[in-house]
Amino acid sequence: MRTAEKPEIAALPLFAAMDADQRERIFAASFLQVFPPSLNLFDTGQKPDLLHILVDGAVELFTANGDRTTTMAILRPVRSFILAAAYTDQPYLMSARTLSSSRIMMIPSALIRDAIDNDRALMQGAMNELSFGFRYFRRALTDMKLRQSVERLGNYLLVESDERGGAFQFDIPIEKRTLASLLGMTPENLSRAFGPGRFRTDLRPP
Amino acid sequence: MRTAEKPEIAALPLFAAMDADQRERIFAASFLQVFPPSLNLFDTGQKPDLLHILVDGAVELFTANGDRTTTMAILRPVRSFILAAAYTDQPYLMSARTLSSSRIMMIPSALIRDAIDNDRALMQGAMNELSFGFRYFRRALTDMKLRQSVERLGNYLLVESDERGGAFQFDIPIEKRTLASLLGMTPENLSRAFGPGRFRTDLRPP
DNA sequence: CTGGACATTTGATATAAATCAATTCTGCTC
DNA sequence: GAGCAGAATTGATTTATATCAAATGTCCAG
Repeated sequence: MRTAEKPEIAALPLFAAMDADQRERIFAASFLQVFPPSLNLFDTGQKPDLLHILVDGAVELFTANGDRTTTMAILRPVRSFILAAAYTDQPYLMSARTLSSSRIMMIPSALIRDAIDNDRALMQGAMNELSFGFRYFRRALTDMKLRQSVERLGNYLLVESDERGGAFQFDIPIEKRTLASLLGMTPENLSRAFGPGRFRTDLRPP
Repeated sequence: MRTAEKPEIAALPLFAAMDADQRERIFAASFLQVFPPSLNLFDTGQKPDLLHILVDGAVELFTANGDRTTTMAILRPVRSFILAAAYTDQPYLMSARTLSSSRIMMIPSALIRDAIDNDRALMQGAMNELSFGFRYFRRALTDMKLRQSVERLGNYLLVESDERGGAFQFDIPIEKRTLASLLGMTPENLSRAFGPGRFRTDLRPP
């Protein structure tokens, strides 16, 4: 990794509090690379050689089962991914691709395992990342089991709005077919869910 | 916790490798209690005062949304639960109840947070528990999104069979309505899924 | 063993969502 | 700006699953 980039990366939540020497050792063996949009980063079943950290851009995690494919999550900076696989050294259960041009840091798994086991601050960061992922999927599972598709869309819009400070209007940051897959529905069904009679449109900013 | 019980609990995967003094301190402040079947252990929204560890019996984790309820997981010994909530000190996102008479160890959250941060072996155990939970829900989400109900039942039966060494016959350890809820379907639909024409019945042990 | 509470099954029907097919829209290249 | 590829929409239909209702089965207390 280049020297110029190090301070920026060192400031990331995951690394901020950790021991400087330990961090330097990790950085020395890591890569920071820019990937073009729509590039596959890894596939299900592969051995987790590298822990990925999304620094800039957007990444989609997806899974296939037979001939069907579904979007599991859309990642925004700064987020690590496949930490569970990297830490337990089990094969990936998801594939990943870039949605837009993305800057991604990659740390050899063996190194991060070791560092987590030896650095308390990093370990706490890792626990928090894992907890976040756990809660995200738990929530998504409830969403899928307890709500029907229009409700899932409504919920998604509310969450996105919240993340923008309760905005009344915003651009949906992903393509509709990706959104449909994320919400566990077909593009046709999503299109109809956006249609008339589904949501109140008489709520306007003051 | 009673002295007689300590050696057994100390041998649990989560505690086995940890520092003996640290462990003694945790045990001194913890409870080991037997609960009757069908007892609610805690509810969604509560503050996670206690980390729970199922030592014996069976526990159901479930979530409600409005007037609907769904089973998130059935836990078997030995498994900790709500570690993510306890560690990050955020409210429970699931409720828990015993299915059968269950022995459960309860550790004050503040204590376990502290211990995890200070004991490497315990921390590794916690990371493994969290990783397990993460992967479990990720898998359940895929199952829900990519398979239809009969396939989910088939998958469940295969997994249960595997856990019994590939048994051709076994008792399903939970009530059918609980299984239906776990698989994200109605009891009626589950009943039909078991019906004729759904599974091959000409596969018999040699 | 009998009655009753509750779980499960079975049947009829309604609803949500997927699928198939065609059309319109959008952004882009030449 | 014409032409084109991919995205999104719209419409018609099918399929999976939920819902409602009733019948049957199972377990247990007395």
